[in-house]
Amino acid sequence: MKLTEAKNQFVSSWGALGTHWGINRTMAQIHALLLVSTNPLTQDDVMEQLSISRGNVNMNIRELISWHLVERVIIAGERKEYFIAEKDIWKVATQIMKERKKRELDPMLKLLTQLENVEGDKKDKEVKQFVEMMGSIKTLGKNVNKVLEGVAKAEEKWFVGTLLKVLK
Amino acid sequence: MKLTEAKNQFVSSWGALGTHWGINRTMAQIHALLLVSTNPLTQDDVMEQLSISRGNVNMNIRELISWHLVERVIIAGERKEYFIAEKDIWKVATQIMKERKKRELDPMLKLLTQLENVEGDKKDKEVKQFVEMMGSIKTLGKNVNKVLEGVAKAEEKWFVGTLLKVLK
DNA sequence: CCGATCTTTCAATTAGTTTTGAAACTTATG
DNA sequence: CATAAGTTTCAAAACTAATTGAAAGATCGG
Repeated sequence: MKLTEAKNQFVSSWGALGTHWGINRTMAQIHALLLVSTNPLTQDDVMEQLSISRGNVNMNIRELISWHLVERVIIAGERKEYFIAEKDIWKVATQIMKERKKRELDPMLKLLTQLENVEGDKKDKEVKQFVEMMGSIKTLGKNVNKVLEGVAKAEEKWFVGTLLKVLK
Repeated sequence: MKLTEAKNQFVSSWGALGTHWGINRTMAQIHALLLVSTNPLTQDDVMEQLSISRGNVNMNIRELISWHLVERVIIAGERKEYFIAEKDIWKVATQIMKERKKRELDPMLKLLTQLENVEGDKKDKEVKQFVEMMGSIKTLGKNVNKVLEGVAKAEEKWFVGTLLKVLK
């Protein structure tokens, strides 16, 4: 496979994968494109290479920036804005973890806490089972939360060295 | 909040959450409904409680069964099939992990391995960077794989006890 | 402060996904 | 084996999400 073909393959597969992860296809594709680009790209470059509209590129790049996966760079003497992706994959991964934790896990825990406080006799079997279910989901969520926080703070070396050893 | 209301809230929020996770709303809702149901339910029960069509219930229950999150139970003397959800949340979580690993991570690693073998001079800067990027994503993916395998095999107690301690 | 260049917004459209419902199929029962 | 009870399938319809593109908004240099 030639380099150009391989890059295209990567971009489109990455996009397809993103779909399963609540990330829209185009956002994932733009990210992939920037990941494998040696140089910063402009919005026009992205438009052209992925054959998508200006508005679409703009919205998705902004989203990527809000995830801290992409940043704007100014090139001296150029009017246009350029964009680059964070190339350190460990940083990319921990960044995504942090965002998803904030957007999904935290709200879920909040909900479960509310639902645990359902009215009614705790001796009633129905009520008891419900409260227990909310509690056990919440406990799991909190533990996952701690793991994610731990990993997010950790260095890649520590992850590979210590954590993987503990996990056999 | 009353029990019935709390259950409804749980079912609908769980559905909304599912949406961000590549799981369709109805599948997540059915799962939630079965999770908080004291008794096994029939397809008709689910149809009624969630106001959705027979076909929809059938397809999504089948999908849940293929994820090993729900199982069919036969009740002696009854013609109809009943369904129950796995209530042990740790098992639910590890089961979901296993499925997603199989459906998403494994294919991704396969792709990266192919792309690493791109043609061209490894001294060429473009080629070199691409190969390195594929390699580092692959390494990360393999490590995540190991973590998931470790956690999937582990008991919940071990997870809470040992892993959380290591992570501080 | 003017015009040129570039970026952002958003209503309308298009594409993609989910849901329905009726028909086909399967299985239990008298 | 005929019929009733239950399950599955799938094409069409409904719904949801992504995309476009044109217009409005910024920003820069002179």
